[in-house]
Amino acid sequence: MARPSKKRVSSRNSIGDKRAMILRAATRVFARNGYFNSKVADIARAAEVADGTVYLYFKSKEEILHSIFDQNMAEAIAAGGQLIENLDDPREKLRRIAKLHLERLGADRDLAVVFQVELRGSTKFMEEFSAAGFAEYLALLRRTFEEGQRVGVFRKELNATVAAKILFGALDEMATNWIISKRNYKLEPMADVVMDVFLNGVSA
Amino acid sequence: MARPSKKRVSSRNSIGDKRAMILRAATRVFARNGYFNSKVADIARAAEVADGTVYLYFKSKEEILHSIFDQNMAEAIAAGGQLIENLDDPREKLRRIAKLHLERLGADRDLAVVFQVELRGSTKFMEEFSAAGFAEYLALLRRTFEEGQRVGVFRKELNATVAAKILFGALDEMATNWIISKRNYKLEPMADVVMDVFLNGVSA
DNA sequence: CATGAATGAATGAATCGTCACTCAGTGACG
DNA sequence: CGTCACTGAGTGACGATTCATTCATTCATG
Repeated sequence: MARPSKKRVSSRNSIGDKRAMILRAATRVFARNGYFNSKVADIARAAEVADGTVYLYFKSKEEILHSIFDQNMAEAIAAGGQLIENLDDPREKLRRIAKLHLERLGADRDLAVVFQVELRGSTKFMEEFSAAGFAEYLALLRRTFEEGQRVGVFRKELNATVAAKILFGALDEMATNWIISKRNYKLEPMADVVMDVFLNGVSA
Repeated sequence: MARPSKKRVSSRNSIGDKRAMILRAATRVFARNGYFNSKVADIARAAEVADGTVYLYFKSKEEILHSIFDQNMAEAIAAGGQLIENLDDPREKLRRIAKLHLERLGADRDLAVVFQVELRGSTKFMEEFSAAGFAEYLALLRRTFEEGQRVGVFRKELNATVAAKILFGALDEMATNWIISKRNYKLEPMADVVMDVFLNGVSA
């Protein structure tokens, strides 16, 4: 049918990254309709491939969602690790992580929606995903906080796990609200306010 | 089939509250399987009524979810309002609200799952619901915070809306983590830690 | 080179199970 | 009897997944 231009598109940008195209398309579709309301056919159309092609790259619709999460979470954690490895002050480390957190989500609204909304939409996903990436991220925050306690900049009587959750929760809420909000503001600067309150609250 | 005892049950406790029974059953079913994986037939079975009966009380499956939210949110906000009306210190007001927040969720794990997980599972729901209840709840936190700024106990340079979000996000994360966690701890005491850090962070 | 056999990526119509919702009926009660 | 709350088998639509088929590409061969 409308196949004349397809070949060119194919050879220009998709040799080998058809999988990535499908992932990008799926992120968009999931973000707009929600995971359960998204048809595989919708994803295929958005990615400009046939329905069946999706199954050459992914075992199931669910695996697509998993892949979106896995890929981005791995990237984020790696980026976070790198970012803080030459820093000394734990407070500064946390500031950087927070900024990166909101920066990444703020840079791609569709991805943010999938992370803040769609991934939360089932206990099953929550448990699977939390086991994988969220837990690791929380652990990064916790370890950094503990380091701060050791160095003496954070109150020693606080439970580091809880402190990590407070920080994560606050950032998470910034992101969720940003998505829902109709107003159009930058997400990443919110990190400063959050860190101001948080660091003030936990400093020795 | 197993209908012998049904009539008695019916007349003992359900005259007029069959609707409530269905809501309670639905909360349990949604919490265990997720909204989209729950069949109306599951809810009916759990409520010990026929599939069709569900439709005598609710227009659709979606309306059941709405009703769960509306009812509980209204109750919570009312309870919160009452709780703080005779208090003066805005810090104490926030402490009480936070405690109530986690107390209510901690008292009913199924309800907590629906609130923390299922209700978040689609942008559509998020927007509808946020317009209604969440926004009102956030507004309650914000107004209380502003009061504290006026009285001079909270730092005046902080944006009250953001402060409210930080507090809400932190509490929300406590609840979400409590649900996911396999360990068995009390949710409500977490409010103290959160408020300790938060109040410390925002106090003038 | 030209040929055509082999490959496997890509297609999209068809399949098949699953549910939300309907409605014709049942029986309890006054 | 009439009413009415309730029942649950049936229906229609939908959508994830499959698979027979197409076709571009590669490459061994003459």
